[in-house]
Amino acid sequence: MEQIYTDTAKVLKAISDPKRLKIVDMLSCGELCACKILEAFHITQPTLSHDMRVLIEAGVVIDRRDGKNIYYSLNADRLSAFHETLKHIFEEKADCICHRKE
Amino acid sequence: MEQIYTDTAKVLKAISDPKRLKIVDMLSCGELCACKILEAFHITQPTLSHDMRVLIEAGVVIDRRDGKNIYYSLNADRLSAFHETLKHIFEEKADCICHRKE
DNA sequence: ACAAAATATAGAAGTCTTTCTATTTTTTCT
DNA sequence: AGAAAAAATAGAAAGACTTCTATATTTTGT
Repeated sequence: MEQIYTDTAKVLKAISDPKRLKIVDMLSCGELCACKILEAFHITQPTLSHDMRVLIEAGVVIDRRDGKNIYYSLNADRLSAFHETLKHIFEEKADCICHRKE
Repeated sequence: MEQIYTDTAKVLKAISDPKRLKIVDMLSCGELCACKILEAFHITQPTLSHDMRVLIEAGVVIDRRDGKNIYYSLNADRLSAFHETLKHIFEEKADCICHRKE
């Protein structure tokens, strides 16, 4: 499968969980530490840790340690590139995949 | 969980498979019948049928029968609304969820 | 160095997803 | 009506995902 689909699908999958999508929304105004995010959900700490890892591995979120706390923030460049890619996939275009013969 | 997250996540999940994302791309220029889409992948007919159902149930794709064939096309309005919602989630905003107290 | 706080890792159980084979349904053409 | 073509449904097996409990790691303050 073409890399654009596998790469984009990986980001889509990461944010396709309602909880993780809400976390992205929470981070859209700025960074938050894990303990603050945890307060907003009825999940255990290891579950959140796993969810944050999924977001980080998809390139959606960046983490940084400050003492005992880990602060998470959106990877704005990556997210905006992803949003553009999605737009391109949704829209009709001159170099559309459906015009190609394989 | 707030409905905007569950609804949006449902669309995200539907297109979070590389194969289904490619199908969306193929449909972005216009409708295609199942048999044409099937040619582009190494999957069986029932597998494609299942994938198209997932896309239809998420509201991403519309189907129409013409004789023996089913033609699929993008639900452009839904997709564009979804794209806007995603933009809103990604962007900083005045009514950000992180400003609220629960 | 030790205790406490915050987070990560390991491992397991249950659920959901993917994709197959076999079969059925829908429609057309003879 | 019967055969053929296209698509849908049923059911099953394998794999991936979610989320828990228990435990380990990292860092700070005493």
